[in-house]
Amino acid sequence: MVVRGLPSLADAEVDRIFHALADTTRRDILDRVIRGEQSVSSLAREYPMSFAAVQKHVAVLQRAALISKQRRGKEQIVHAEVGALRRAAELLDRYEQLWRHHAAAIEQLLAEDRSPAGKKEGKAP
Amino acid sequence: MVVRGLPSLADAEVDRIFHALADTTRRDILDRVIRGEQSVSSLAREYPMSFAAVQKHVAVLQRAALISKQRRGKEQIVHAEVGALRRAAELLDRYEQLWRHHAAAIEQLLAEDRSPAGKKEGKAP
DNA sequence: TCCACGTACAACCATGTGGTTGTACGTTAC
DNA sequence: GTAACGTACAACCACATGGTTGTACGTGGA
Repeated sequence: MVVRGLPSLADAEVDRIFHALADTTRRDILDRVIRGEQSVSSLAREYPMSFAAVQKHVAVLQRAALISKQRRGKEQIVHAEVGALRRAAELLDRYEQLWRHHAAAIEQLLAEDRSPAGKKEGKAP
Repeated sequence: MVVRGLPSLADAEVDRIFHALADTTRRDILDRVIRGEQSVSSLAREYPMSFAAVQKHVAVLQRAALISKQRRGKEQIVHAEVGALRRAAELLDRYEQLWRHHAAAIEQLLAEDRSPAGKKEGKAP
């Protein structure tokens, strides 16, 4: 198991990151806090749902290490943590590279097939 | 709502892509089919779960447009679709750029703050 | 001091998710 | 034709998820 060939992150960690990103509200929260840190309550005011619901979304993002909270007075300030985001992006990039590598190999095989005369042509028996 | 400032993909589409990626088994399936297309049954043999369960995972990946199926004889051949993957990667990259842009702006503000004498210092009234 | 605000957390509910088993349908090999 | 294989799909189950409301706790300002 475990996405062989892509060493980096632990499975559960990746699960948490992508799960956190798989919700429009949470992506929007992330977007907002990247543009500037905000308190949980100021975030909550932006969405048509209860404060508790937004609190849960923030908790999901925090478990994924995409954000962190920091007390300031009576408010809890949310700010973005770019690390997890970067690692997720790197993972996707690696999938893409893998794809390109594979595509190139296929292309090569096809090319060899199309010119059966001159090349190494011999297959193992 | 809607991750303002990041135009591209429809929310539901992004939801589906990240949700599909938020599972170790599904990422592993994706990894395998990127390395070479396989039938659903040959994929199923790789995991300690029923054929039906693997079928469902494949369906989730297909709904996210990360893979597609193609009948070949009695088998259903799964192959990777790099498009959705690329768009997801681009979205993450844009979050990162946004972050860098924001970080740079903050840095700038701090710098201006630290040298209050010489600079443009004047704020709009 | 007291009140209002921001937060935390538990309980609850409907729905979705990941898994199972069972059954039915096509296609290929014999 | 029949058997075997690969697939599709429905029904079911346990549990997670995303939402609600209600209550309790800290903190800061009047």
